[in-house]
Amino acid sequence: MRAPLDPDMFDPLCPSELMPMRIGDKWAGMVIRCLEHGPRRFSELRVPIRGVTAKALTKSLRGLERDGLVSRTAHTGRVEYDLTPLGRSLLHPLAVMCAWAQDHWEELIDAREAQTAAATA
Amino acid sequence: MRAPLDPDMFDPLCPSELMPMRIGDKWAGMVIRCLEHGPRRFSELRVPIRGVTAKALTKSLRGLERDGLVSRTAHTGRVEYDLTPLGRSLLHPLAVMCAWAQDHWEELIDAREAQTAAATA
DNA sequence: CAGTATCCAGGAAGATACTG
DNA sequence: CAGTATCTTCCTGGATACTG
Repeated sequence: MRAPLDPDMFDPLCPSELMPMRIGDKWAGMVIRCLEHGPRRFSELRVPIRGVTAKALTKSLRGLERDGLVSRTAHTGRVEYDLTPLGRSLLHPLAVMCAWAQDHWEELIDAREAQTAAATA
Repeated sequence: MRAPLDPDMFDPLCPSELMPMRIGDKWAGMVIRCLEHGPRRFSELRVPIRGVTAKALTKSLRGLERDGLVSRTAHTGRVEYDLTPLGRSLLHPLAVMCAWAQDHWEELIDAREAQTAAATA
């Protein structure tokens, strides 16, 4: 819960850009994973979700709020984001997606390379 | 296999626009479902996938091809698209996503309405 | 039939600067 | 700290017309 988020939890070595499945917008899946073990503050989220601007993260969070997946609570002097029960119910589909990615990542990469090779030839 | 695709299989009553999960781009999930029971031709796909322009469908198909999820075969005088084994392996995650949507659709709609009401007030 | 070509409008997202 | 405001660029995607 209170452990800080690992700055490398979305290391570029796991290039989610290539993922053919997605939850919400570009950042929403990462936000959900960050909230998996308890509430987090805005600037906490910015650490592992590298390269996200305040604007983009705000928009993603607003979208998740609008869909009832994430709650925003303003305490005195700080703001916390947390998963709602509905958001938490997404963890299972998300896990299935991640499992698929692990199982088929090689094939995915190979297919892309074959395609690139064919295009170059 | 040979049965024509139901033109209403993606009826607006199932507004996939609201779906917070997605496979590939805007149309890819629908393409995959269309190919579930066997190969289809370009213009067959355009029937249930309403409102897709040739350009958008082409782009979606090219993306799926590039990722090795769909194969394109030019027979004499016709072109057929089919799922590859890799593409077929996506059917399970896709089913999980659809099951989630069925289970939580009400909550999702309610959350949106509550949000809209709050914004209006 | 199965696309390609061209034009255009709207949204996504980065950079940067600023605020209660 | 938790954003908002502005500007700009990129990209998506729709409309339309055309082609082998």
